[in-house]
Amino acid sequence: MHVYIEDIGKHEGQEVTIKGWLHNRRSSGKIHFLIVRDGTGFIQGVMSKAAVGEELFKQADHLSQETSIIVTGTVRADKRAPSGYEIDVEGFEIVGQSHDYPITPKEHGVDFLLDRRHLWIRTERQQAILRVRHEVINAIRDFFNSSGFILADTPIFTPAACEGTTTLFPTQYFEETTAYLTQSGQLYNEANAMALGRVYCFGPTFRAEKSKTRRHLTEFWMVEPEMAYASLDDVMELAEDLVVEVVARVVDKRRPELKVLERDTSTLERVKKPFPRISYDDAVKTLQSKGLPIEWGGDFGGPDETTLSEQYDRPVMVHRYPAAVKAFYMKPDPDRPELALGVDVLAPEGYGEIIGGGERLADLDLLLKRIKEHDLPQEAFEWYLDLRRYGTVPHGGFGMGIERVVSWICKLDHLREAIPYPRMLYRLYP
RNA sequence: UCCUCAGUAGCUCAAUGGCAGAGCAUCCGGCUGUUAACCGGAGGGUUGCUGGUUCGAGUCCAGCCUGAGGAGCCA
Repeated sequence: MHVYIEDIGKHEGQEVTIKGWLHNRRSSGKIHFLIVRDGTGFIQGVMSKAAVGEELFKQADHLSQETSIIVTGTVRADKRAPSGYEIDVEGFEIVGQSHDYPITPKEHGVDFLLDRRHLWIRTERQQAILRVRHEVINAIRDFFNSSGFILADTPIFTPAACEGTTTLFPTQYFEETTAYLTQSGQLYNEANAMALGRVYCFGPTFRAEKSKTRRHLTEFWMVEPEMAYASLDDVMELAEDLVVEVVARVVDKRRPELKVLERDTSTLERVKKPFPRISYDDAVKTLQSKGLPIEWGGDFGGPDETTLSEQYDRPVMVHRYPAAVKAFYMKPDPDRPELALGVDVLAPEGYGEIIGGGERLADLDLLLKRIKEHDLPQEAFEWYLDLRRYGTVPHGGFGMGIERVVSWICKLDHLREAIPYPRMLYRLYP
């Protein structure tokens, strides 16, 4: 009977078949230890010469790393096994050979591993990360789907800059036209919210910034909710609820994976409502009192974000930034027009910004003025301006970067491990 | 784009300007409880590239290539 390794505990004492790959092999003369993985887990198969006979035992002498094999044997509980179970191997069949597998059970450099990312993901650690990513994505979808949001995906080919500030990837669109890969679904999201009330989009996003840091990818995944009739406070509350739900779900369902990653879950278990909310003004004062060289009006750098988040045991929400450093579509604070009603959520443990968003500018005249100030081509935004012409309402939303969330939850030291095939400034392969 | 660092065996790394080395991987041999198993043996090199200094360069100098970390920008 074919079983998956993750279900092996249900089959103690039974003869089962595992279909997988040989992860590693150790041998001791008359006994082989075969570590087999099948995508759902790892298990040690114990093969003794006495049990399988001379011929099969000798064949197993030459089994190499990542050979695909089908193993049959009897499941046995064993305290020595990390998972609690082993298989006493009675037979095996080679499906595909594997010679000179490059990723050996020793240390490798990042460049070497990234060139072989298609094989690197076979390791226990990378599998654990990708399972956590899966759980994060599922938790996000469940959160929105069960709270009245409609999934309305926004286009990936776009005619012009969404924000104009960051660099876009141009791409040929048939003979004459240049299209750009989206850097945010937000503007379309606003239109969708005016149609459907509460919406979200969830897809890949592209930024042609020549960033070379552990916090950047050129292609990453982002979920962006948008709500009609919503204020900055509503947006902050939604962000808080989402993060709490996602973290709780991973801690609940992916504890074995977090253990593989040696993640201390106590810091994740502290991620509960309410998150501290601090104004940009107060954040700057705090940073200055800590001796950081920041002036009011400047955006936060990496060290600033780290210092701020270190003040708290859970994510912190920083709101009301200077309008000058934020996007043209942000609504100004009615009490202090030099501030924008925006919010960033900073993850703990130095992981920085995982969410950015706020209340949008709903007033037609002011929006026209901002487009001029930012030197954006008005004709490209006519459809967006229509949203203010035909029944404008206060509204807002945010974007959450999936890889940054996964990176934080797994406590990775680089975003590149949080996505199956990272795209970076100097990496487009495999 | 700027700053810093790195490039030596398939991999991870050593080598005062003076014989090119180790561990792992591979191959051969040994071992009935290994957990990155262990023990013995063997094969494996255009020291990123080009030029220069020197009796002699992996090592020093110049330029280039490739990569990493950081800055800016952002999720």
